[in-house]
Amino acid sequence: MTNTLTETLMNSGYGSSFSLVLDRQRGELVEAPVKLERKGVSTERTIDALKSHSEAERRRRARITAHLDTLRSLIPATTKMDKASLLGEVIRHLKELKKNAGQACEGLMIPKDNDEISVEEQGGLNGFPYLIRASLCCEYKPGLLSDIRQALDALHLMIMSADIATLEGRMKNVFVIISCKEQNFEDAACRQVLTGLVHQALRSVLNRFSVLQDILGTRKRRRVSIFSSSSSEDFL
Amino acid sequence: MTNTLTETLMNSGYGSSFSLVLDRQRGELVEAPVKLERKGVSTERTIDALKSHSEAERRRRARITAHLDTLRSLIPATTKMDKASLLGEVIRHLKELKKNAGQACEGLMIPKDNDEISVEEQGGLNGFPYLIRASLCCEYKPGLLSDIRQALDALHLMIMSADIATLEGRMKNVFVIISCKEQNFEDAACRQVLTGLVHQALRSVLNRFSVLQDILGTRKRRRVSIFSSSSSEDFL
DNA sequence: AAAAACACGTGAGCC
DNA sequence: TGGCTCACGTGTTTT
Repeated sequence: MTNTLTETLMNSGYGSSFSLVLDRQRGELVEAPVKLERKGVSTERTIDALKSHSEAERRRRARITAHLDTLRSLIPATTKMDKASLLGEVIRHLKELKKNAGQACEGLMIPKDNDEISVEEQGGLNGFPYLIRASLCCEYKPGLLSDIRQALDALHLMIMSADIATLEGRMKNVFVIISCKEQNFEDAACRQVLTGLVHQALRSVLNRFSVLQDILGTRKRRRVSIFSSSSSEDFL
Repeated sequence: MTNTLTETLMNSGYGSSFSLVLDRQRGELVEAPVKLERKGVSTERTIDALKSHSEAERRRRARITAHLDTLRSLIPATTKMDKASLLGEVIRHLKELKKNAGQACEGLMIPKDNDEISVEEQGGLNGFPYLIRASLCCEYKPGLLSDIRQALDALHLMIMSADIATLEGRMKNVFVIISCKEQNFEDAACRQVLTGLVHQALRSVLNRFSVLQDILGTRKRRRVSIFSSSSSEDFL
């Protein structure tokens, strides 16, 4: 594109000087109603308006293509790629990143200040008959996970995977749980009972830990935290 | 926009029927060189070409705007937003997500099959004098974290934060550790000694666990894993 | 009134 | 040659 401004202007709109217009429905050329009825407006005004209009439009296009170029630089292997295809790739990457961010944020967000237990069904994916997704946010408690595992054993459940994030003495865990026994999971009521049991089990483990922690706290004045551990109180 | 196709066609290109063109350099209207010198080509051919051309262009535009709409649906608060601004928001979100994905993947990747201990200095951020980043990948061992904390206590070190990911009986931990004592961390040799000590401490904790696990394993034939736990072997 | 945003048809250039 | 993508200027609509 080495056209000068003048060249571009001189070259544009030739086809329309036929005073003919394509009627798509009839498939033929028809006379265009020549709109010279601009009697009142002065020619200079028209020129200025036209000029500023096309210039504004040019600026708008420049803005858009600049952003498009930025996107090209952001997404790999999109140089020399079609404008539409580029946008398609942008969409693909955006969805991909959002998916990753979603599972990263959902499972591993910073633990909140308030305690939280949530248990919900997870649609039977990958041929697994029935999965439960349990989330737990509480004070940091070493050994909590093994206690939870034992509690779930009693329900004939297995922890398939666990994501654990800890920060400033608090922890957030997200488990994916599967049933060990053959059961009728088509029944919604049955499923609801199971999730209720899981919730109850997690709650009881948490309570047990809290009681234990209270005892230790009153007896030894020890605060369970990875920040200020027992022996490190001697220093700093 | 309630124009029919025909109306749109009839309305477009009126201005060009003046046979005048704006010469931007001279700032005035000049006669457009009427390009009727298409003597050889038949009118039908021209019509067909023009028709297919504009139709193709229309399809291309439709493709692009469709992608743009998809982007609008993907990114919040972009309805009724300018096309250029929309692309700007897309760029912003893309950068944001890429940044998050980067830091999420760095510390919390899926645990590998081979055991790994890595200890490295972490540039003194946030005004903290000296930080150590320790990464540990091994079999899943409940209670490992508290043992590590105790071992680090002996070195007068504190775990500031821990990211833990577990999958299929294996775990990967990433710790950020800080010194409790005032020390000369300007000296590179001193720092290297410290990281070495941390590495050694982690190794010893890991070995201790392995030995314990071996004893339990030979005596009770129990496999420590969140997949097949002791009591769940009775079912399934 | 006036500026911004959009869809349109068209000429140029590139396989 | 045809099929395509792109930038352009323009008419229309919206603000």
